Amino acid sequence: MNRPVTTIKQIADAAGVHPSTVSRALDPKKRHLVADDVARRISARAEALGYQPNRLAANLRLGRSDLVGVLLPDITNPVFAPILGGITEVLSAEGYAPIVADAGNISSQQISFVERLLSQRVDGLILATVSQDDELVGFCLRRGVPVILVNRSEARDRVSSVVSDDEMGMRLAVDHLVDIGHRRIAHIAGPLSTSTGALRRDGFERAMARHGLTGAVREAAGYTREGGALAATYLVGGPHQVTAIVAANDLLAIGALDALQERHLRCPEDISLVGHNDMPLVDVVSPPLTTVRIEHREMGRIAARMLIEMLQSKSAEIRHVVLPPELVVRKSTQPAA
Amino acid sequence: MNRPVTTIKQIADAAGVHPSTVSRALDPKKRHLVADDVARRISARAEALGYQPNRLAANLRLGRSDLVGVLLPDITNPVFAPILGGITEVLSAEGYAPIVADAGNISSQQISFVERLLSQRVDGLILATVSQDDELVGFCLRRGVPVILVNRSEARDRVSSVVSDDEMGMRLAVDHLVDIGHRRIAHIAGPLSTSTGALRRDGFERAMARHGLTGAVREAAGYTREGGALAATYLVGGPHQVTAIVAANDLLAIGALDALQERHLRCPEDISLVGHNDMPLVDVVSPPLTTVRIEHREMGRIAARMLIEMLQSKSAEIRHVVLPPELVVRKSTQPAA
DNA sequence: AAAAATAATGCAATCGATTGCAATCAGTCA
DNA sequence: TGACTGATTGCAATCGATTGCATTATTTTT
Repeated sequence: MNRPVTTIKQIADAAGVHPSTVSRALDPKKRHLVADDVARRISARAEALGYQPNRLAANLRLGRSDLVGVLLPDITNPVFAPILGGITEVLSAEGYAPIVADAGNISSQQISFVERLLSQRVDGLILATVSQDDELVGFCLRRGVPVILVNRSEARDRVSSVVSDDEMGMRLAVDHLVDIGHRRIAHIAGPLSTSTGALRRDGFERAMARHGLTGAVREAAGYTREGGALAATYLVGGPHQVTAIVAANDLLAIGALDALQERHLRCPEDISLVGHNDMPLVDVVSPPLTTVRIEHREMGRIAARMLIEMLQSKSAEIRHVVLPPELVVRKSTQPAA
Repeated sequence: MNRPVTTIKQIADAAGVHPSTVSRALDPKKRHLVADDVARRISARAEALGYQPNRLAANLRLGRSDLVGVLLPDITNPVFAPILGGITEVLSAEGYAPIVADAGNISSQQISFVERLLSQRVDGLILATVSQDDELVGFCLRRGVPVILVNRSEARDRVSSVVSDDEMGMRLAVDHLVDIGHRRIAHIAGPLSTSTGALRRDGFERAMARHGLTGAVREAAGYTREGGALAATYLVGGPHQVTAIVAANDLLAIGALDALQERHLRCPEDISLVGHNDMPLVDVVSPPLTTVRIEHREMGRIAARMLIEMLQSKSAEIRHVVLPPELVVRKSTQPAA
């Protein structure tokens, strides 16, 4: 900082009133307490002097910061841009500023980020980072920090969340493949320590069972393209003779495409492939990816709205919003031979 | 906020010392001013009470905020995730928290965002939003706000920036196409109000002139997929008989692919295509995109480092870092027929 | 005109951390 | 033991905005 900025005292001097009157005149909710001519004089001086309120000072007094921490596991994973877009849209509209932390997946590191955020006295946190039994969530709960989970949830019902319907999503994918004749369907699971990994794996198995089928499952090390490639390599190299793969997200599916290409297998002629999320550009990959669409931007908006409601109502009520998925059939799936 | 949090006074009471001694003991730079046994007693009490410094209070006193504003024109444009990743990485490592604003391209809206950030007393700003003669930059300069431009620069030499070598990038693209026999090469320009739009257009024309060629140019309305599609439709529908297109960025190129497909033109057989940026996933689009790679994450890191240096040295020296581009040949270009 | 009611304004304290300087303490030396 | 010096600690003010309550001014009522 260290820039000369105008204070309320300077405006008070210029307008010939007390600083408290300036404060009241410039606050829309207190404006009525000041005489019209005085308030006008104050506003004019404030504008002439380029007054910009110091939210640090006001918030110190008010016991708030108007800041919200947003933790992402990997900022460059394309699924997070629309989520973050929805979050920042709603927070900004309500007067909050989002501090973004690219927090990775290691809890000690995440906790370190959150400690920094707590020093800044963030009003609340939106976590996209959680595992099934999350240490960071425990840390936040112990400190009474308002928290909303987005995209992933915890196995325990400790905090509110907004997620997609993982079971329904997997059912859409499996049903689609079964409908076009596939029976030997495998699943690339995301990390089972995350709700999306575990629930989609469960959903896959449940959907398969509904058709009296079982399918091979391989957990990827992370929600990465490389993780998808390794898992796909395992699945197509095994005894399963799979004709189709359902991936837990689009990045895993792209990795699977890499692996198929490396083994000179064609998609969808040799192996059909379904992703999850409908992240940007999967419609122009080769082949255009059949996937399960989640409205991520809306997910981000809902998360931000839930946090704001929580802050304004002081309510501790725990809620879960589950977004419906939608199957988007493109060219990565075709009838089984 | 409104959560019971431990203050320095509580620690002072628990340790039987004055609050100022607590403050000194907990600050690594002042620790030597406190007796060892006293400091240890204070640290123990602070840890037992879960003390978390209130940076709002400290920063009010210090005249800083440890916050940095980062303005993006469109958070969902894939080029910005790696830039933002690099920015947040370096800022976090140096104790700053990045407030992210998805600020769009309208200056009045951007200024509104920045006013909010100035109220939060951000220590500086990193702007990825600028046009050639940017109103927001003027606004910041008038207020003495430290600013670094990233990805785009201004025509005027008012503030430091880190950008890519647009002229070299276009030269790589044009030379590659000319080398494989193309002579009728067109250019989809980004918005000419932005430095990337204008400099890449200029670079295109200069590179063409080096080969004694001229090329058709069409400006896209925005750096969007739709903008690219419209411009490509114009260029391939015109009298130019183009055999190749150089797009000002990858999103424009993807849009051009959409347009080609709609007109039943094949890429690269009918029209070769070169993008710019090498954003994530262009290697798996159909066809894998030939493009000019920019190290965006490094760009973000450099921008953050530059801002931090500016803040720590109080230097007003204006610097420009220009990153070298690299041609990445994939399958969207082939020899002219 | 005086009293009562209402409106407007100023005062002083608060929020929590930091720090220059004064006061006190501890150690050393003559 | 007293004087001197350096170390340690406490005091009081600061940062800038907010607000409960007291004071003052203005308006309304009797």
